[in-house]
Amino acid sequence: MKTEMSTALRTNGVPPSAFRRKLEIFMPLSPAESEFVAALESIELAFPPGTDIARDGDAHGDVYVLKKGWAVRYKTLENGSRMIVDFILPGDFASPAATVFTTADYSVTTITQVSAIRLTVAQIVDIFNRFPKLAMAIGWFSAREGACLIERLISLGRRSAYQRLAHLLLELWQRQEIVGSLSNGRLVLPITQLHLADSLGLSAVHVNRMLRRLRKDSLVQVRRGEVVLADIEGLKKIAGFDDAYLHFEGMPKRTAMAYAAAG
Amino acid sequence: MKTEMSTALRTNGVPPSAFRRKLEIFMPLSPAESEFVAALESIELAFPPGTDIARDGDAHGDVYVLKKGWAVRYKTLENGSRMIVDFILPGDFASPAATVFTTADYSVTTITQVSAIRLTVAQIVDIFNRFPKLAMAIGWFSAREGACLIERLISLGRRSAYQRLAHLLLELWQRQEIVGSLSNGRLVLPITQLHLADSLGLSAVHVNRMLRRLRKDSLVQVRRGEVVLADIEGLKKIAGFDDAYLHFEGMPKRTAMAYAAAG
DNA sequence: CGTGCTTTTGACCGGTCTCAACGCATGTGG
DNA sequence: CCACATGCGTTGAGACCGGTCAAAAGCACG
Repeated sequence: MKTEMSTALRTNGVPPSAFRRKLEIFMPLSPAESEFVAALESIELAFPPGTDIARDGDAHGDVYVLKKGWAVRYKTLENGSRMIVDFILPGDFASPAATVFTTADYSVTTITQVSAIRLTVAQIVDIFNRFPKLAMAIGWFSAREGACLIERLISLGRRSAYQRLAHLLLELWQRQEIVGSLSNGRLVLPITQLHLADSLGLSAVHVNRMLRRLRKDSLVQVRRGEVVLADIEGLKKIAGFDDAYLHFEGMPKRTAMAYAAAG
Repeated sequence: MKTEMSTALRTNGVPPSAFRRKLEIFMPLSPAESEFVAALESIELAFPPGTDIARDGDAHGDVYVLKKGWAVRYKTLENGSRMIVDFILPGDFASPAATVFTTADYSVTTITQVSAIRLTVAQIVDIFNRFPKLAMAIGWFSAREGACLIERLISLGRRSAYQRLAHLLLELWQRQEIVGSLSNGRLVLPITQLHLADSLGLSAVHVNRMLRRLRKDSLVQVRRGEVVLADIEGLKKIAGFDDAYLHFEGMPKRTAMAYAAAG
């Protein structure tokens, strides 16, 4: 059995990283782009659980893209309460703004063991100078993240605790699926109920109650470190969940056409 | 009295637009970039109040940058409630994601009379291909918007209604100041209390009560269509407001150095 | 001077928080 | 193998923030 030349070139025999897989959802990579991305991915770092990758108020470091594991972006307020802004999954940027902002206005911590690709600012600048299409892909990453923030904002502003929790579970499940981490309704959740609470703007106690209610309504099953979404359609209906906002899709036709016209 | 040559070149005698002013906060424009931006700004459109610039679920149109007036980005849920995601002020993009997403997942409506610059997708692609530094500036715009979303998220998740309102007023005031609309504590607010409520995840009734409380505590004075922030320090203290997240600042040194190194 | 949108006010209700306690697993050191 | 500490999940009681409903008053605009 012969290996396809192009595949061998692209992947070097190993499955593509979450980062590459996401890039290829947005656009096909030219050989030059593909090679460049491979070079970017050559530096890989490992972080134990509970490591701070970035700290609120500090100068931004390099840019990291998660390869494996979970991290959270969060901020602690003066009164001591914590708000988790987003969960960072494989293929996500840890601090997308590091290239354009001088200081970080949130912290990033690993929850599990994490491995990540490191991109230097010089490499990002290089992308913008030499691979404008990849630069636009980075814009796409950032827009997707913004879309998630907007949807979270809608949850906190206009959905009940019960709905919010269902919505978050569905989102995390979908985002894991995009990146190829299993599943069919089986959601790996290496986080505590306090994480969920701080992300949903609720108390841990209330998250617990809502989780039990979801269980009682046979919408989910909760196990150690994982949740099984037993009735996905039911959850979607309750949460008003529509996965369109995740924009798990390619470059718009008219943008691709503009590129084609520009040559 | 002689006009400076460079200034005359940059502005053609008229004050720079909010868009250009913001760009120049991030980085100095080269003559070529400056000329290109001038060309971008040549097409200007006018929208009466209450016009939909984009609609939830529709295919994205062109990209608009506000020149004058106010608009809101919002979404209406199944249950009929509305969530305002952000206010769009002069110099802001109306739908930043239009180049990378096919369909919009929110609507944009003008509140006041609005004039806006229209950028076609082809022009954006042109920016990425020919002016990589401007492309990064667009990345900065988008990151700033993300930072505002994050701060709003923190408000909704972990701040009381009273704090949230104070925080929003301070943000709107600062954002107006950045763009050069006056002020010294005098905040032009062409919006209703219902707008504030839908933006803060509150009911209009409760916004009214909190506004009155702010007034009673001599922190603000409310007039028709404007709010005077009478005690800015007091408001900041209550809201836990720190303007760092607005990133009203230039390109980070190390990014500029990477550009210098690349030539 | 109606008409319609805002703002204002009051009474009541309910979702979510806080505080507090207890159970349960896991890990650690003696 | 036991004693203990620690962290997380679970449960209950009471308090409070903010929502809902309703009605009136103020203000623009035709």
